[in-house]
Amino acid sequence: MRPAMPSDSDTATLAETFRLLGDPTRLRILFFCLEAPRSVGDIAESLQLSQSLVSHHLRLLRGARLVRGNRLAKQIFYELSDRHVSGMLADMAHHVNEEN
Amino acid sequence: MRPAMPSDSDTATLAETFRLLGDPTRLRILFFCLEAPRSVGDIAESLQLSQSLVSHHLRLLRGARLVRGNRLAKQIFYELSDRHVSGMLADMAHHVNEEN
DNA sequence: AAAACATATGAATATGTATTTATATGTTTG
DNA sequence: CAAACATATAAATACATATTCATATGTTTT
Repeated sequence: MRPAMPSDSDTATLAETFRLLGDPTRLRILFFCLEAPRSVGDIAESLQLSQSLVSHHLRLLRGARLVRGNRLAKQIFYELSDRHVSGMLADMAHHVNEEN
Repeated sequence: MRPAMPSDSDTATLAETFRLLGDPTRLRILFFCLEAPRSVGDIAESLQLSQSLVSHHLRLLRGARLVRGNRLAKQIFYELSDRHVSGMLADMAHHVNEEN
């Protein structure tokens, strides 16, 4: 039996994850951190975003445990913390542009 | 080489898809139509939503080609039209609840 | 301990969007 | 062709949220 419909509660949980992935700025941050752990400053500079904006988005991603930060000296390096989401993002990026 | 970061344009496209998946009501509709093609009325009744609301959401999903409708007599049956998204949704539903 | 640095937080604002209510469109059956 | 039916659209509203600007927190150097 392949398609078992998730409960409303599980669906809500998933929707919350997708909602967070659904903002272009956040998604850019995630893809950038998918390649390697990145400091907040690096993210801001590389993606041409204000430090504040990056920090705000990271907070949301942290709150959903999509991302985790490790301090190294002065900087905090963020990386993706959910394997399924990481894999799914890589897969989606790989298949984008395919006409169904 | 596994992780190739998508272009900003592709990232925006993906974000738009995720944004649409990021609403609980829409996601419930999608999971319901993932099991089998469903008429608008069936969706509304089964998920306890107004016909108007269902129609509005279906319009957005149609606009992004995530869903496609086929008319059969009086009713229009909607089904998912993107294989990758369908597979990804099934996979996500399967792995939800796992503590990474 | 003070200064410098990197990151986080708060308030304000502007824009987006989900839902409802009312009505329209279009297909089908009598 | 008219009546009935299923779906779609429009306008209004209430709420969420992305971004900016200003400032705070906390860690690390000197």
